Amino acid sequence: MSIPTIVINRLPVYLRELLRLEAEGQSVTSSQELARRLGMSSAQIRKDLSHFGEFGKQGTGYRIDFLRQHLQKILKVEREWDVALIGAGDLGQAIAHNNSFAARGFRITCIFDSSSARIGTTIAKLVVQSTDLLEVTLREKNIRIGLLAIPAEHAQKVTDRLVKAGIVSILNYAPVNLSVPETVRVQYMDPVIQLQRMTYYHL
Amino acid sequence: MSIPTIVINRLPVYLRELLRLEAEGQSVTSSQELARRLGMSSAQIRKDLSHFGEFGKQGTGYRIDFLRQHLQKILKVEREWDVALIGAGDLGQAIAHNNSFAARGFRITCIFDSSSARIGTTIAKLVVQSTDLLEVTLREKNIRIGLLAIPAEHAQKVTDRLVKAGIVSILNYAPVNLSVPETVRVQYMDPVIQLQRMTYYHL
DNA sequence: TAGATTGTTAATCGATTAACAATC
DNA sequence: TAGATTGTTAATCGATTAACAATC
Repeated sequence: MSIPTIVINRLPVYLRELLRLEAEGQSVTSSQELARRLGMSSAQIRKDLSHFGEFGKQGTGYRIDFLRQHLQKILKVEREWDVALIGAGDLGQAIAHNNSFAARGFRITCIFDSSSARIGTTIAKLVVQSTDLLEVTLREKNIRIGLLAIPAEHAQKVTDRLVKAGIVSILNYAPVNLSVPETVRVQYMDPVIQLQRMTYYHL
Repeated sequence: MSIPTIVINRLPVYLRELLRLEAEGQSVTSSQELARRLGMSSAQIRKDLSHFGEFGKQGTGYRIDFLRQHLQKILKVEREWDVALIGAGDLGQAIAHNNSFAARGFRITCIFDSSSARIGTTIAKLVVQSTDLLEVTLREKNIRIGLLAIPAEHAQKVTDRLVKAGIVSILNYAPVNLSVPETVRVQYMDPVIQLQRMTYYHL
């Protein structure tokens, strides 16, 4: 009935590759070409897309702009999203300065930190706010997405506050598993975990 | 015969949680406790571990230090790894300053950049080298792991050079899919992809 | 002993793939 | 028309789960 998560997880990868093909000036592609470029099977791409409708033409493949637009609608990224950044340390600052977020539709519109040394400073044109203002500001701005860039020790209790403040998607840069209600999604960004997934295969 | 990748991918998450439990002063745990903390089923944890041996005791569970050590051996992270960082821009600098790598066994030992403005500067006690020296330095230091933090446009051609220079694991921060031989592993760090995996579920 | 938890089996569930009719 | 590629089906393959004997 509902679309498997594993399928949803691949859609952004398809979307990114379509944008790349467009940037390269191509206007049509095929499941075969996409599969080759992404290192997967063409059957899987066609199967994944078939969950959402018919986007291609027999014999010719897919119009890139058409498929891209549909994927953006499906993923709800045809719009812009306001996101909150929690943590203004080294990592938080790097995130705030990374213009890839805004370039791809995720606008960092507020930054929070608990250290008085950082509150009131300006990072990427935003004044760092006290975490005391978390709930008020998130509700006021109706923000649903949080980027969590604080030490692991504080991650769970800040997460609980984010959830209470109406956040439903958390991108967690802290190297710790978070407990959230079923209505809330968490994705993890831990580079060391990723490295450890590869060293297993070293001789 | 060989262990499924999906199992290998979960082991670092188990390891991270075991380290956390140790830090909290606990010395014994169970598949149930781990499962609850990680939001998964206890059967899956036991099944995953059973690929590698018998680490627990009926009735009491797992000694944390014992299981942690075994997971570290299995993942080959009981040792330290030297890694190369390619890219000394904002992102590269943030990576270089992130002490979580060294704290968890991945030592960044050289940094490369192609911009003459950055070559020769010092970041996190390392002098930025010209990418011209990539092959020579990696061979000399026998480095197998690369962190790729350069613009998407250059990622594939630098990847090809890394592979030729003997790199077998790449953590790719550039928002682009990489083509590599089967002997080489790539993991991706693209925060926007992660965000797009969550917006689908928003109302 | 009684209670708890492992490691493992078999069943269930879900994902991937190969193949092909439809059709551009 | 001939060639190419889709969307879909059915078969295969793989992963997860429930259940429980073994045993600490």
